[in-house]
Amino acid sequence: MTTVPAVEAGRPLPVDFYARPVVDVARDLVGCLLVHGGTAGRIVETEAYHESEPASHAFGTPPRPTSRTRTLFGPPGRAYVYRSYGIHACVNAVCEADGIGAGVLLRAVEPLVGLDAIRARRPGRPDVELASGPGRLTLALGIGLDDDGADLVAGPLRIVAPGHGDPVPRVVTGTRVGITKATDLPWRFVDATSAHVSRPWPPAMRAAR
DNA sequence: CATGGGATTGACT
DNA sequence: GTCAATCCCATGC
Repeated sequence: MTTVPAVEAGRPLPVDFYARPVVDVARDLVGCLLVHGGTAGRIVETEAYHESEPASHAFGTPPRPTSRTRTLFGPPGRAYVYRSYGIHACVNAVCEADGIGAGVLLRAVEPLVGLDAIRARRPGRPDVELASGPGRLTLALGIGLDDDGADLVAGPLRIVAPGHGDPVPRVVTGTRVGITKATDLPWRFVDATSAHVSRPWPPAMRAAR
């Protein structure tokens, strides 16, 4: 595991945390807490995307920001929120240096705080499906396109380091899902101890159960 | 300028 | 298992 600069238990992750290679950040975000409004959940699944590979929204020759991806090329530690399939909102943590298009897609959280509000936003869903997918996650925590560009370090939408007593995730690696290009890169990270992840499970997780 | 395709989900056969 | 919903942008004529 990469040495993570200046992370304090229970405190928001600092900008330096995000200003690192995006794959390292994706792995290290598993187990951290995503907070929005009165609700929060433990991050149990992430994927890394980088402008150098064709599955990224930032991929291009040369890579350039569009109206959609402007935030993705901006400074690290912000939220990049985009519309998926014209319907859903999905949220990334912007990584690496300002000017580089790189982000970690947050694919699933285990709801911990504000369960009543979360269940009200996801009527009829069993608890393990409340936020077990990138579109479900934003619905559950009330994250929308208006949160694009939000400061994850100091804003109302933020990511917090685990506390001393919080469970330590068992991170397993797999290939990213829902894409058709660069499908071989092992850039998906899942907490194998959690039931709140999206499918398909990585082989290492199936083997452990 | 017209068309096609997603970093998805949920309803339905 | 199949399929529609629906926005932004890339591609191609």
